[in-house]
Amino acid sequence: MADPSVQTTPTPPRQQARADAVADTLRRAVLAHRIAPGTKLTEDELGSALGVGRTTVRDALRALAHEHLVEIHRNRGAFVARPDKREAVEIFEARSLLEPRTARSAAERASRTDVAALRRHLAEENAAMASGDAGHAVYLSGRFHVQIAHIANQRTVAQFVETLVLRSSLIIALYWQRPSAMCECHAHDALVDAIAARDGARAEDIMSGHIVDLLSGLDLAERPAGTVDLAKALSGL
Amino acid sequence: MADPSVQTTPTPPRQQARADAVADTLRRAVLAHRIAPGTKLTEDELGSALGVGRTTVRDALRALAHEHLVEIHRNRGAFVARPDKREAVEIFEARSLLEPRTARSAAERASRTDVAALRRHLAEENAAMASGDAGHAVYLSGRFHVQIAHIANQRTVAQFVETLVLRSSLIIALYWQRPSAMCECHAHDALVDAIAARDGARAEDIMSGHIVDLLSGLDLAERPAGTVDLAKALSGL
DNA sequence: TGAGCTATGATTGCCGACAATTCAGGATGC
DNA sequence: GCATCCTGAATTGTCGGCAATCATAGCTCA
Repeated sequence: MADPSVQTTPTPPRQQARADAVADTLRRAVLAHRIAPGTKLTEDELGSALGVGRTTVRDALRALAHEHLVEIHRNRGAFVARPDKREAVEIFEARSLLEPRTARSAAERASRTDVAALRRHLAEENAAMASGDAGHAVYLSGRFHVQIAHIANQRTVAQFVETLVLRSSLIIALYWQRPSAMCECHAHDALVDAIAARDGARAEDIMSGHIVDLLSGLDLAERPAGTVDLAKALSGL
Repeated sequence: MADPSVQTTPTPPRQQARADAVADTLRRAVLAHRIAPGTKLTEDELGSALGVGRTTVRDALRALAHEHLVEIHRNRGAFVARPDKREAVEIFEARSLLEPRTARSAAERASRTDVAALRRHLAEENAAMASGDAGHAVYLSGRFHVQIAHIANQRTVAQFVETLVLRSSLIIALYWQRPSAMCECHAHDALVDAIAARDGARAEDIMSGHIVDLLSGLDLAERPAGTVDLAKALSGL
């Protein structure tokens, strides 16, 4: 069935729905902090910048609004979400409810291939951090948490963790004190070790402390929002 | 039905957007089991049945898909979600991670007005159950859980609980063994008592057992999906 | 001079139409 | 007879346009 030589479909490698592609582009731009929180996202502006119609942009904005990465006010438009101190605390409290016990389950269920995948992921993460790409490092760090939830075989929890991780990334981009020194990599190392040892209790403890550390590493000073040129911010993608 | 030339408010207050109204209508129809799980939701059909355009229906379907009440397959359409056994178990496991400790926080924070509101809600719930309106009773029962999360002052957790409760309602409508005998009302009574007594530990225990009871009250036999006439199913709304 | 009101401009909400894609049925070849 | 291919219909994905709504700027008046 698989025919590597001839592609019967003349369309580019993979015709991904435009709305999803636009949502993905915007998501990365928001998480990489290329668009400042509070920025207004005009449909026409985004559409012309990305070469798609207004309806497509609209769908993407609705999707991101569901993830709380943008806020939509009726008849007023969409704005990049600007999580405040309270929301930041709430998100990490929700994570501390979900993730520690999920890590315990993951440790008790993890197969050899699961552990190997985690180790591979961790290496990639460290490489990104070593190369100085903080944005990508934060992204991979989040995927690590999602991966653990998947190893625990909890899709529903994994989806919650995924949205929480995305919002956490935005919060970290906003309020992180020391962008360069991320102490968390050691926590991830220790987590993988605990999971590899099938030590559920230790994995739960480490995860619990890790989330507390993440929250306590934040600086909750409010920052004013600036305006940026959307076309320029999205040009590199 | 609505004549654009007449000024007599075709829709009650104009403050709610069409898409949200359509989403609400569909949500209630799905939760009340007026539309069987697995049913295809054609955009044109829904649009003409509800008197709105296809774009509006589309937005509503996207919103419901994000709540996992409908599933959208690319280029194939939207279908009413049919949660399987695994998903049911996962959802109640997620609830058992979130809700017990949230109930503890609620008990420790609840004010007198909070307790009074819970008692009012409980009376309404019992009234609905006594009148035999099982669908409304299940809905109110879910709102009770959401209200507790709000008393705990956790908006983020409350939103997760809200979606979990909605999905639980769909699961209950699908798999509940004894539609008439809902033993859970006693659990809710006991919960309010524990919260009123500011007994966090007891509230946590009760909530934990309550969720286990809900799951164990399910019958996991798979049921085939039938086809219904959408226009007729939505006519009463 | 400051506050309140009005008019203008810009942007969203909603709609129908066109093109792209998928699914079903029938025809064809082995 | 069975599998494969082709063709047709139906539905979704996407687009631009029109009306409704909101924010802003200017004007009037105390």
